[in-house]
Amino acid sequence: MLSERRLQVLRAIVQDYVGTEEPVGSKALTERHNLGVSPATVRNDMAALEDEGFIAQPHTSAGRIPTDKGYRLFVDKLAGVKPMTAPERRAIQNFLEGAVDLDDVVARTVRLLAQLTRQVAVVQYPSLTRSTVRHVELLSLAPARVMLVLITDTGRVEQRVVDCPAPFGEASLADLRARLNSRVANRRFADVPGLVEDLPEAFEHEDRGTVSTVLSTLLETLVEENEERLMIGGTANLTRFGHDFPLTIRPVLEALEEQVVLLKLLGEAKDPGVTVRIGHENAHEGLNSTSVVSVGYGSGGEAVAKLGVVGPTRMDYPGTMGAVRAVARYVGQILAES
Amino acid sequence: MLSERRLQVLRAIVQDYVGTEEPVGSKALTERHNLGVSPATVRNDMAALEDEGFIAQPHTSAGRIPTDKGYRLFVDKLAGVKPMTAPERRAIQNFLEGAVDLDDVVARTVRLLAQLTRQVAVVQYPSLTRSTVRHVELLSLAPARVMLVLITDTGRVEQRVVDCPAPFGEASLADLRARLNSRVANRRFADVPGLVEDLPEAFEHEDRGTVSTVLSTLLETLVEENEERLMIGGTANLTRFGHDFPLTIRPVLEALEEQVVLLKLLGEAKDPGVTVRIGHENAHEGLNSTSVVSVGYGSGGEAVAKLGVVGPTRMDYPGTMGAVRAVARYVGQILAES
DNA sequence: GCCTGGCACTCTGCGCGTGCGAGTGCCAGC
DNA sequence: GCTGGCACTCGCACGCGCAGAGTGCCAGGC
Repeated sequence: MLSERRLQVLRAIVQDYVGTEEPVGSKALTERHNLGVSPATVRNDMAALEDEGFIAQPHTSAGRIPTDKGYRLFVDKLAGVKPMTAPERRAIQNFLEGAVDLDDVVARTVRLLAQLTRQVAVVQYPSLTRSTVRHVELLSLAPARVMLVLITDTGRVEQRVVDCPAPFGEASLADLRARLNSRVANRRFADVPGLVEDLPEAFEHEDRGTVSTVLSTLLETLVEENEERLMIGGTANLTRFGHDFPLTIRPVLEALEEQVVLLKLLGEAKDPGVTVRIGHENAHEGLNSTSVVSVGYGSGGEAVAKLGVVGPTRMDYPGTMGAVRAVARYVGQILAES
Repeated sequence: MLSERRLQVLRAIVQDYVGTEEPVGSKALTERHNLGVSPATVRNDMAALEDEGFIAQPHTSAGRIPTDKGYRLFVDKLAGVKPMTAPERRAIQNFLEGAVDLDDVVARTVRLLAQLTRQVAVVQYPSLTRSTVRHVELLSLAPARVMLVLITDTGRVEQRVVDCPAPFGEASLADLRARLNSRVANRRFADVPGLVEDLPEAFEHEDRGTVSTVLSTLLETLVEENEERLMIGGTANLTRFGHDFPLTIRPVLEALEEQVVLLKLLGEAKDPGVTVRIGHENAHEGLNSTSVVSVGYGSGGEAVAKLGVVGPTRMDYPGTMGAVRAVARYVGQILAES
């Protein structure tokens, strides 16, 4: 077990390194943090910390930098979440309140997160399967063509065009619309399949094929993987990454383009609170030198989606975690209101 | 006026520089293009081209690179648009055909463009004002709360929640819905304001306030600047930019985050065909070392939005223009079908 | 008059050696 | 167990020289 002072030394190293972006030496440490001991003592502690794998030297006779393991310890034990100040909270609220629709909420959230944390922000659209149905609309485009529009309680809208096997009259359409809505309105999307199963039976034989087709399109829309949309922003912040650019930034940009990767990344975080994945803890190779700070958000008590930021492992964890948590909270509020 | 051979020399310089990314010298030129003259002659031509401002030397005793003016001449006079090959065209079509909704079409288009051109792709959502109305839907959320959903012929959906000044019955709502649709369905969005002006008069006095509120929200939705959404992709391709990274890439990423800037960029192109803006021709400073190749696309003969790519001024113009044009054509087809 | 080969000149990039400074590890003493 | 001192190790910035690429110009030839 590490002594209290050694933990303090680790904390100091992390803080200084995050601040200066340069390996930190024993002398600088004692000067900037009054640890009450001499550089020589700190050197011994550092040697111990290095043995344990919490810090490393980029090369002999350079200062130390934290390893992923070191950051992990720092996040878990040595640092809290830095709450936002009152003015910051007000600014967040003001900024989000001007949003006119869901796209706008998400877009503003991304910008806000990117600005607050000065990192790359990722916001997932509220998930369909975890939302509830507000309304299902059916529009006749042509005799055998129907547009299906789904509206969720979070304001998300999905639409699909359905080609019907047979012409479908306005009356039948109105009937289906009414029945469908009476069954699924205000129910969770996840429950919809069970609720509509027997619907075709209520219709004339000639319409059953069409009803089934519409329903199966509806169900497809719900389960489809690409239901999970997301928006990213603040990629310009990647340029503050390091001095050894192309090599570092490239794989990150590539990973960010792969929505699937990002969704998995956010999805993995099961913790109800803020989750931090550091460096190699991220499954995707391109993100091995980044950390991901994410959290769920939702209109009620329950999370309907996630949001977070991607930044260098050398980031201000307490501040970032605070910002991410605060933004998630306010986005939840905004969604609940609309 | 420049002699025919000098133009050929310029063309050769552009082609070689685009290929190698290195300043091209007189000797290399004569070796790779059979101009039928000696390096010394080419040197004279180069000196002339430099006097005219078409090419420049990064430093004394280096090869020449084209200037913006040189690229401009190349694009206007010396190069055509390289058409896609048949397999490429098939690939584009196949890739786009799998799309399920408008978001998906746009997302696929961005990916496709980025892959084909190996540059940053930008696709604008079909504009509202230039589209036609397919349907307007009104949903009652609460006695004095209505959700307004707009669906365009291009598949785009917009929704707004309207707080009404007074409770609004289901019957009135249905009435408004019917009147609204009979007036505006299949009309161009731009014409909507004139078509609904006198609608409130058809209603009972107590409902007029609500009707006006709903209508004004509808009109707001149409004119709002943020109606102009867009999607970008392929930012990872920026890493192929140059060797002097951070300085080049940073402002570009920043510019790309500013949707307003991008929209203006695409908007400026008035030409019905493919438009190319080279280097300093772009108003935005951050994009002074990039070129933008854009073109309008639409479901009918008319352009409803633009798409294009952003890349280094040193790009393969004929190929890029061909790809952009081809993609626009197929996206138009897909939109027309759905 | 235009093209050509030759020649001197200029400049960048690269490899190399050097000195400096930061930082370490270890040890003897308190 | 902490401290001051000391020798040691590297990385980095700097200066130098050299090779190579490319130019401009000139005198001669078609």
